[in-house]
Amino acid sequence: MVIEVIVDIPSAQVNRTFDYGVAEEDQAIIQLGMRVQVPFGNRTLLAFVVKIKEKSDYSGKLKEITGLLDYQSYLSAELVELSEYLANYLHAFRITVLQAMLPSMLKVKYDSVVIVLDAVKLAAELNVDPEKVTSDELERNWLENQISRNKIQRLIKEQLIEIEYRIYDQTTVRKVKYVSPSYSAEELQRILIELDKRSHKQAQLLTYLIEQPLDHAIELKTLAELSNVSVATIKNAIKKGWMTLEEKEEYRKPYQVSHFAQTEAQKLLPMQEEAFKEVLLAIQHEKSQTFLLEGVTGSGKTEVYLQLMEETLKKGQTSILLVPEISLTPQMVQRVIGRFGQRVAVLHSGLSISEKYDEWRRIIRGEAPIVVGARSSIFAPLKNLGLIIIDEEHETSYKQADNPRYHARDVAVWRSEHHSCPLVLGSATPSLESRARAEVGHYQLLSMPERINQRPLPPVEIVDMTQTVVYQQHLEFSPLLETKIREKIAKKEQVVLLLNRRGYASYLLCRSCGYVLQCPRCDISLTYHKFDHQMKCHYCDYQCTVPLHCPQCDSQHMRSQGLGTQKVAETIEELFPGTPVIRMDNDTTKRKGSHAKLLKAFSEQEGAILLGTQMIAKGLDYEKVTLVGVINADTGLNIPDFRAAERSFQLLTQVAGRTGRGKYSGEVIIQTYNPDHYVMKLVQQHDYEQFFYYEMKRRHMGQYPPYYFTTLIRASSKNRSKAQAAIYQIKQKLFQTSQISEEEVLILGPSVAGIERINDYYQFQLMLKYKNRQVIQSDLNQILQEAQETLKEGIFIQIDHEPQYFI
DNA sequence: AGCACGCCGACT
DNA sequence: GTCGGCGTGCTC
Repeated sequence: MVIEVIVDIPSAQVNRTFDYGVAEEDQAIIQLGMRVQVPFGNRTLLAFVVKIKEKSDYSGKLKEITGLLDYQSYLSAELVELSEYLANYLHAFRITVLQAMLPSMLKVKYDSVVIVLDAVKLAAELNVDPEKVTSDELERNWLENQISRNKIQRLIKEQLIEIEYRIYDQTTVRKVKYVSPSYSAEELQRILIELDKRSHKQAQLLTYLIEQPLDHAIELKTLAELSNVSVATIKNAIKKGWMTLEEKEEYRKPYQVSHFAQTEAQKLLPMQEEAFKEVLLAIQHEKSQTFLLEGVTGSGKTEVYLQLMEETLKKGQTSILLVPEISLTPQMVQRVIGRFGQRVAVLHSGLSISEKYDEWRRIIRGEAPIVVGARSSIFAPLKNLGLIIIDEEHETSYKQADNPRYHARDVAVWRSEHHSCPLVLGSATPSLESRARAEVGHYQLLSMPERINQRPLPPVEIVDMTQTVVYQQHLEFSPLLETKIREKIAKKEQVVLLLNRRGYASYLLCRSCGYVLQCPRCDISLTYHKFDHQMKCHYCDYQCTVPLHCPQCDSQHMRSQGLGTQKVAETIEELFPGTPVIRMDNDTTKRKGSHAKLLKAFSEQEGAILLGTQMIAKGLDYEKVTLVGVINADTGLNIPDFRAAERSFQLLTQVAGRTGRGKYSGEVIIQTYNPDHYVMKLVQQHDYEQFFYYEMKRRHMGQYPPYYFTTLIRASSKNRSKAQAAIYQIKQKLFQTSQISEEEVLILGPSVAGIERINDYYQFQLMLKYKNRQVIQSDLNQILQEAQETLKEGIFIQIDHEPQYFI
């Protein structure tokens, strides 16, 4: 048996398979996707099995794998196949894709130690006390500090030492100790009688066991509590043979299923029923069809999802529900677990790496046929997939910003084809890309234009801030918003306030000379974080304390500029003293579980204000919220990105949907400096469809997506001119080597990236716009290949299909 | 990514 | 002569 593996090195030169032999005794265990240990050069590496075959074409001498890391593969054959497709499609290394598919606990650590073969000779060679080298292993670093690399090589040749490369598996399994009595009650009674009179703790334990006979194993800790003896006493009893110990493997469960109230399927309204039936048909006929479920906020999309998943389960199939990270709130998780109980595995960034690993294992073992999670859950190793749902499909977080730069939607399409199952994309404000595909019939459009229980969408009031600022002391609040908040609080109702920080952050400005504090490694200003009183760069990990003097003019008049939630919270405190304010932003939700805690605090307080950034716009469903205020609606509108309007529209629509969901009616106030902007007008009218058509016209004129596909090619280097030369070279090659014409592919650039320097790397880029994806794919592969060969070190090339941000 | 190998200038 | 620098090419 020969296997093909991908080794654990993310580099172009080894981004291909290598063949290895397998020892007789391992052959029965080997599976696709398994992690194995292979000798590679003179090192030992982790590798993934991607093919099993009879014999190799390799002309050299095959090596054998030296170990197995798993007894069962964590990746299905399907995912191994998918990794090949994705690596090729994304121009990413295959190993990077494979790693992205797995929970991070399956990553291994490497180290190397020096094995001392002849301590006496080695000590003489190093001129040290033989004591110092007598231990069998030496730290390699220590030895390298003592002598040169050449000398180490000689010592290896002379067989005084050898270097051993090791890999460490990080996976751990939680074991829980269970005990049961080894004897019957009568026998225990006899032991008790013969017991030394001084052992009263032992006697106490025995008495307990006699009085409360156990018919099954019980957790050791529980027994200790019940019998009121220490764990040590029980361990002693085990040693004496009175009791038997067994260790049972247990999952680290992030959610206690019993804490969730069971929910029943609700009767669907005709509008929901219609959408449900369409998808159900595809489930029954095992059709790999994509649906776009366009339903206004509060139209009951989640209930449709749940019932479709129920149908999939009934058919003996599995399903995935993807939600954006920030809307993976307890509220959402609660609804799914409440319906399906332990059959649900939940995956998101709030879990510890071991919890994630355990959830993953439950999926692999077929114990959890339903997976709910953020982006990477699209790789859940479910067999027999019957349905994939992507909620809030327009969310940019479905696109991974770093390698591998995959979009969960693309992966979902691939898997839905592989399994012949439907894919449902749901949103109140679909991305233009998806909505356009529905327009041409590529996706099937299902629409739910009304809210359940006949609630109207809340009235939206646009406040022209250019008119109000003049006589207002607190710039953040217009008189109307202030009055309305006061009114709601008096009625013990709740208020949600959105501080739109998209493309907006507070920076440090010198009031004397106008200097703005910059990151020394990137061409961007540092952001002020009041939470830990630090200046931070959002592009590299640079941070520093707030300077007292201006670095340029030495003036002491440094001031933070910009609107933060902290600052607004202070204003609220002044305007509405005594009102509980819950702040939700990156700073206050950093700690694990704090998101849930803050929401709980908000829901439990009457007349409270929830103040937050984007993250409050999604998924919140509290009926007492009767007012939504947007403090600064247009900060995201003016950034130089063709999607700026789309994102603003989506955000404002989403947040407006947080009110008027229950028996109380709600209202929305949007403060803006651009009251006549079409985004504001259409948000006010809750008219996504009109927004879609209007925005499509603009995209058509500007030759932007969805009329064109886009690909960003970026060259970066610490050496500015090298990066610049590289990008010119790539553009030239694009024209020379390919059969693409200038009409087919529009090339913008080369240009300096929006932020020229990030982490000391200068960035230059090309933007490609084209209509036919096939044409560009092979060309890009070739160009990347050649670029890697000719450009050599110090230059990095990135290719990003459909980038979400253009900075 | 490492690491060997090989070529070259520099020095006990 | 040998040491250590770096460019080149390979890893089943």
